[in-house]
Amino acid sequence: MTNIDQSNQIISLDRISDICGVSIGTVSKALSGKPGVRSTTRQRILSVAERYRYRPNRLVHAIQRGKSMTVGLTCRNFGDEFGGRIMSGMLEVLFHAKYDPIVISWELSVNEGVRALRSLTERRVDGILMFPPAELPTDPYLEELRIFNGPIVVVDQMWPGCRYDFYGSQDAEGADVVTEHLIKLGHRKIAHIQLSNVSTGQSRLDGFQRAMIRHGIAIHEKWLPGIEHYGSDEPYKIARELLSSPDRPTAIVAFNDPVAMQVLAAAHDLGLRVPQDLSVTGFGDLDVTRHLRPMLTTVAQNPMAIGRKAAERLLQQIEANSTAPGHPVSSPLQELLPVEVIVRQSTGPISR
Amino acid sequence: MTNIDQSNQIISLDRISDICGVSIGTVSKALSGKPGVRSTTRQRILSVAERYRYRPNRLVHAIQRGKSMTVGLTCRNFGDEFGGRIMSGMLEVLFHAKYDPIVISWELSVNEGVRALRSLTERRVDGILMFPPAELPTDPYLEELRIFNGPIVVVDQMWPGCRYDFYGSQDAEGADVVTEHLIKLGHRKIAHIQLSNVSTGQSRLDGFQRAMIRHGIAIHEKWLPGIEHYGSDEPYKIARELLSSPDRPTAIVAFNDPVAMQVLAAAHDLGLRVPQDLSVTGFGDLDVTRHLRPMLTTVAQNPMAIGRKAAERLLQQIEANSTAPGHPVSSPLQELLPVEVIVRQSTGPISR
DNA sequence: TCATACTTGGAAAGTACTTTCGTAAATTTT
DNA sequence: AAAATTTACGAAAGTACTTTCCAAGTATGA
Repeated sequence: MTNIDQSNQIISLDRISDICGVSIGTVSKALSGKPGVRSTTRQRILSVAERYRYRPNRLVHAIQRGKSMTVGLTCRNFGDEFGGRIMSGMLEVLFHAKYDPIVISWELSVNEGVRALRSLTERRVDGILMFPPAELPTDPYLEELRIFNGPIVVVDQMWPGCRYDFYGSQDAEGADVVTEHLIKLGHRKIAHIQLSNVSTGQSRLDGFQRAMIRHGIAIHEKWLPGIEHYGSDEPYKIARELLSSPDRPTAIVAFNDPVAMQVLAAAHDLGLRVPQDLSVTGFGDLDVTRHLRPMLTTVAQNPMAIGRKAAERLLQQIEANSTAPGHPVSSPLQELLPVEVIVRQSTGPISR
Repeated sequence: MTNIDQSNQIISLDRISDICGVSIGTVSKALSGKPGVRSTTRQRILSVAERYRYRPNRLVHAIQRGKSMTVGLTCRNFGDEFGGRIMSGMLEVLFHAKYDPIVISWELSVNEGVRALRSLTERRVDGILMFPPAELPTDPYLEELRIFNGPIVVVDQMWPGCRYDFYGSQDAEGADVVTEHLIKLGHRKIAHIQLSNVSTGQSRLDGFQRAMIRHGIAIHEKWLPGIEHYGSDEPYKIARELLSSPDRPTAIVAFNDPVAMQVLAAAHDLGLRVPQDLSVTGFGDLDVTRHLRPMLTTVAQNPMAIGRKAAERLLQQIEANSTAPGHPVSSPLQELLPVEVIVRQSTGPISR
């Protein structure tokens, strides 16, 4: 046996053709099941390939076909349950379509982010699934995104002037309905802790205000505090300040479940009982809402479906792009998936 | 201008050489800053490359150098805060070393998992960072892992017979010390909710038992319930059953913070006050521990450092592998990062 | 036995580069 | 102005394949 080099390199067609005494072309045909190879020859090649653990080099396929079967995934942070579910949905669809994700993170400076994105272009990913950062994408970033000329699908968060396909949640409706839920319970002094500078924050604020205005309830500017840095304990401080005032709100609509959790902590620390003294709502319906006491009234989103739909759409676009190149100038699609208010223990009728 | 084809394909060296009227080789040298090109020619090529937004094809580099500058990342699930931090640490190191991660998920059947892993081999990733699943890897999986002959580094969770480099936490020590903390507070009736079938679960159980035995405290089998399916509400049910008994434990050492959170919920639902009636400890020191009321006494791990160290080690191995091929048969490294008990409000002296 | 048809395998081109080597052109020296 | 030296550029090979086309080789029918 001439197995000099079975050390640690993966064997190539070249080596197999040497070992079997046939040409590279024949080995290729044999392994890919193409006709034109005698069955005895094919068997011989197959068994050698098996013995030497041949694995085709997909980088070569990628170059030849002009299609890498990879997609870029720009993801905010990994520890986030909501974002994690979106990614799970994406990965499920990608996997079954035999695409692999190259992941880049937003936990980078602007320059680094641009480099990461450029890397996706240089690796010739067939498309990009974009989970935008809490901050707006910067100009150099958007420019690099334009240079990448494959399809792009954005999820969860938009930015002004974004011309890409988008999948998100009915944030405004969710905030509207959950606010209405509080109003129907008799609440009038309702605060909303919003997330500044992002589209979901703006939409939820809009929905909140819509419900308040519809019911003719005054909106106090001081009861619309905004979180500047997501991921800190700012929500706790904001809630504590809101609730420390003698004229405190009787209900708080929090931007999302993690924020609501910090509101619950602040209420607890101030000796306020939920829901007797204060009603609290979240957004997202994460697992945590069911493990908190009181269990959290919240707006259920469907992050898995967002991820799945976004990935499916991206694959469609890739398909369309490769069969008929040249931009398929259909105007960007925007789908907002329905949400549902889940009433649990953290909201109750107002008590005076 | 002969820009017939600037439609949507990224321009190639070939096209640039056409446009500039020089050979491909010259373009290559000009763009990569190699000598042997007149500065006027270089400028001309550079400006054309800039105008047409040239981006080198890294797939070609990968084939030529036999090094793809990618690593595989097998990750359990994305929504998990602990896992997310490990991944953040990994990504940080990989990014700065100009490696990109191809992520595959464990939320797959056995066959699918093997296919995902095979895909990594076929894409010629230079190494694999492995965050093992809650279940043990199956034989076909381990076999596919062997076929991939680059370096592999495992984090957090081991499996029997694993011969790869490993970075984890001092699970046994953490459980030991936090149990001792409870014992010093006067507790004798201490239960441990363990996670069955995984190495961290076993280590924490070992540590728990070590502390108990050292202090001559009897260990009741019924107070060592195991979670079979991580990610469900099984911990809640287990805690509720433990605490419903007339002869209930006065302290519970939970496998980790999410489990401890469910224990707190069960205690709350049974009218038990924490820490007056029951002390609870977690493991991990996730953000959630600070937002719970009472705040959770826990064992702080350092997942970012685990991720960083694992990635650094992997890159070392890749480097060593490419300079001196043939397995560097050093016996596998195992580093367990220190942990620290963080005492908060969920543990207190026993009250009778 | 010879012509025809079919089967089998090989050579070569193409993918997007890098790198080496050789040669022509430009520049400097005599 | 001719020779020597330096510089600039191109041709070609190599990377690991797929695919097409072509030339043998084999089997079949007259």
